[in-house]
Amino acid sequence: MDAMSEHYLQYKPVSITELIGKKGIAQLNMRDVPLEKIKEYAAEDSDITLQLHDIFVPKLKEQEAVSVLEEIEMPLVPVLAGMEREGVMIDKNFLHLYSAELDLEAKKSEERIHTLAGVKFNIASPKQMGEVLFEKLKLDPKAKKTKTGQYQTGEDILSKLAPEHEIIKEILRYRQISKLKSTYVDALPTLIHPVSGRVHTSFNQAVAATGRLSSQNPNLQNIPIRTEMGREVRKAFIPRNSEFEILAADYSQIELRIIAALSGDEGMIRDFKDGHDIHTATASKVFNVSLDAVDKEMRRKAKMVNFGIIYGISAFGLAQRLEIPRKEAAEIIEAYFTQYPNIKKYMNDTIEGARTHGFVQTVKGRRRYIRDINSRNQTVRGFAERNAINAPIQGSAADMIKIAMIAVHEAMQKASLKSKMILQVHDELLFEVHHSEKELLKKLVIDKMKNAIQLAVPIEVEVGIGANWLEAH
DNA sequence: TCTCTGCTCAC
DNA sequence: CAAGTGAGCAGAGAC
Repeated sequence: MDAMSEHYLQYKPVSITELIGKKGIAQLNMRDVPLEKIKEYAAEDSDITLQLHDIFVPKLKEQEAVSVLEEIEMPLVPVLAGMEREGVMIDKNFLHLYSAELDLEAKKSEERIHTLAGVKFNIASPKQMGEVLFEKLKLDPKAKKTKTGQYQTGEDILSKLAPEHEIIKEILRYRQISKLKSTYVDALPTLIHPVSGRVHTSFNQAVAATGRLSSQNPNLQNIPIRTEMGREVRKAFIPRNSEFEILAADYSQIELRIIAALSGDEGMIRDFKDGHDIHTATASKVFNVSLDAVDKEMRRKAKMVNFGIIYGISAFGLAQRLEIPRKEAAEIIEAYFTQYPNIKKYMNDTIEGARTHGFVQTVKGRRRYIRDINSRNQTVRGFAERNAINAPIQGSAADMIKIAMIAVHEAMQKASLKSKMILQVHDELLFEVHHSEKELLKKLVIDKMKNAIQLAVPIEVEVGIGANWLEAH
């Protein structure tokens, strides 16, 4: 950052109350506050230090918990502050052109929907949408309602009705277009800082219950990638000038690797050590066929089960997502646990631990307190149990990337690189890389990400470089 | 103007 | 009852 731009972001004067606040440090927009101020306040006032501890770890006594604050969260503050201040360059012209394109598509789509429905209505209103689909067109006599008495018209519901009427596909397409336009294509350019010319997000360090970061105003952790139309938005994330490119580094299957390591399941650890595609390896085991004999459908099902395991699975939930009978889903889950017995044991042990201690923890001792784990209400207890299973996995992944970020930042400073770390998206780090530093930074990032935490499974990191965020993948 | 709801985007 | 963690948008209704 040059001498003039050093001052471009206004420092907002903050009182101690404002700084810490009732909601904790999460409300702090770090790009507006010099780090020295935060440190000053914390050092001066033991009460503040205590509050900081309270924010990050509910109980101070335990050794491991304190280290999460001292060894991860506090060192991470200047790293995040730097990323927020740096911001990211957005191609405004590109988004304006794309907006006009989407606008045209939306208008055409709107007209088709009104014609197909035989009535004009507000497509963006779920209430009106439900009435048109289920009362006028009578697409589903057994249509489900929400707790407020409206018809459900979510994507999963509508997808199943697609064969019933041509209008469904068009509605989903319309929804996609308007989501892209309102949330990303039109919103991002308005958030460009007038002086820096870049978009500055805020990373919340103490919002997510698992230890993940969150990003707001704008949220740069949910930029579309899944669909072709959405993916276009990523082309607007560009380097500052022609001397730089975008470098993206992703952990591969980090949460599954972590559950393999935490559970000590030898079969799954072996799958990762052998370097096979994990979902194919799982399909091979669950459906009892050779790796070569795994077809697309088998892999798709295995992938769903692997995700389900991380989230705390039920036969009902899997059946619904795979659109298969519940019995078949139950059989797949049973086969899974037979093949990976220690995963099952790990899940039971984790829930048992939560019942005994009232919390679960990550590899670095980050805790999540599970209040409802002994509830007599089955639904409430079920949620608590899924939280208990998921938190150590998601949280350990958060520990790992946070530690990597601190190490990468330190190494980049030591080497006085021109390149900058600009975003974190849970299992991915994004950089603006100078042409002269491409190979150096690539090696550095892979090294620090792979070696952040030693586990019993190999950790893989994929790196790409390109002219924008999309091309960097 | 504020708050809640439903929906949809990401990992 | 029924898959974890977030954020933002438009509609709808309360104030």
